[in-house]
Amino acid sequence: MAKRAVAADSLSREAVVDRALEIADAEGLEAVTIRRLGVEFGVTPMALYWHVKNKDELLEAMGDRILASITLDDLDASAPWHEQLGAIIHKLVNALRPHPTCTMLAARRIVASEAGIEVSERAFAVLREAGFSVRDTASIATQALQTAMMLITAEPGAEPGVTPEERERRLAEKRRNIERLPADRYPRVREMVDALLDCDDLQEYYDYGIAVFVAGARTLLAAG
Amino acid sequence: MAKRAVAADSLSREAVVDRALEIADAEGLEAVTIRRLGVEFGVTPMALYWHVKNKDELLEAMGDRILASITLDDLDASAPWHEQLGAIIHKLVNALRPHPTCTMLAARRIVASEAGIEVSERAFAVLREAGFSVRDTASIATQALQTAMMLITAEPGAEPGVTPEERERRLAEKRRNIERLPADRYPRVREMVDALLDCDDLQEYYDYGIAVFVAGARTLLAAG
DNA sequence: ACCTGAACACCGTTCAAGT
DNA sequence: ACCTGAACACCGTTCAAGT
Repeated sequence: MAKRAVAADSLSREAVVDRALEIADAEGLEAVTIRRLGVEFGVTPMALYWHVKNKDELLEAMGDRILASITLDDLDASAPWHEQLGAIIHKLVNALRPHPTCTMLAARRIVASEAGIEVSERAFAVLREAGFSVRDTASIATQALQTAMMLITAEPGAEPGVTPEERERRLAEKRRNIERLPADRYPRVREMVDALLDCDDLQEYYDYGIAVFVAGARTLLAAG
Repeated sequence: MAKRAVAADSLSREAVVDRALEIADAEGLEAVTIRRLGVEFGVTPMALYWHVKNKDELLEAMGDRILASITLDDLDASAPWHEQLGAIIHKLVNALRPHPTCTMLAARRIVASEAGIEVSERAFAVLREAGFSVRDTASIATQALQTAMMLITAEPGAEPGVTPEERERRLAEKRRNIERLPADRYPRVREMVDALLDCDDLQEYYDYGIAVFVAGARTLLAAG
């Protein structure tokens, strides 16, 4: 018999982090446990400790892995600074979208991991060369990167780490709750219900969100 | 002997949520457990289940409590819409700041709890009357409220739910990590180190962050 | 170098029973 | 109405031991 497919995910740090991300994507971050990973790899829980120091380190590695998927070399360094800033935020958004339940893990590693520092350096450079002070660059850059995270977690109708049926159930419940509200006290919330629970064009949602932030940064620079 | 002070925090849903918030503020959200609360009140863990359905419901109640601390009646309805929007974000920021480890709990309840809906309604009304479409109002408003949350979690030098000594230790470690970076590859990150790890004026930090967002919203409205 | 067995100190939660 | 006792099915983690 030839080498089994299983051999491909034999135990290794790489494979553990991969599997942990898959579990988080499918069932949510709370489904990621050392013991569960043991079962997945057909191994006792303690075997995992050979490959990761402890669970915290595993979570850090998951965040690092997401940030490491970002490539920056195709950024256009000759574009206007605000376009470059928008492009960086877009990169981050695209890296995070496949792993919405792990947004916080990536956020915590943005000035800690190698890949995160790379992104930060780029954002800082763009803003400094645009003319922002050190202090304002720090503010705008962290806010920019966190805006990417925020757009993911606030995505309308997203119920990450949950089966499609469960997602439908939760959205229907939210809708019922909103529609139960008295129309005289909460006319606007009721008017918003569709826009809040469902998004027909996610690309537009992200573009708009990023545009708001970038426009704000431009105004503040102009205002000095 | 008169009534003991202890009587004030005899077991009740109110008292449980209060104590849970105090524990989270002092030691982080992961220190909040049913069993720990049992110890705090001198009672078996199971006693808690009379007052809250389960731990999830407790976490929801904590988020609701934070949002409920916001008062909206002193908002100036005659001010320009962008000032009103900024004021709402400020209200949210001020409500969250005492409980930085619980930001996510409040975020999850913003369109679920009574108090959260109240804030949302106000934000929606301001934006609709300013002339934003339903879709754009939904985008801007959620982004506005999430921006408040984001500013809290991204606060420079904040290490919430940790003793002052532990905070110093962590910040020193972050500083060492950044200063170890090669100066030729990461000049900007190294230049930023003080601004990233420490903030001499938090009020300015929040004002600036909110100003960026509000300015962006104004530009997008003008651009149609 | 890599994994297991046994054990420890934790979790949240149910359910029948007490007062 | 409010709380306890006993029990269950989970966690993460250590450490000595196996191959």
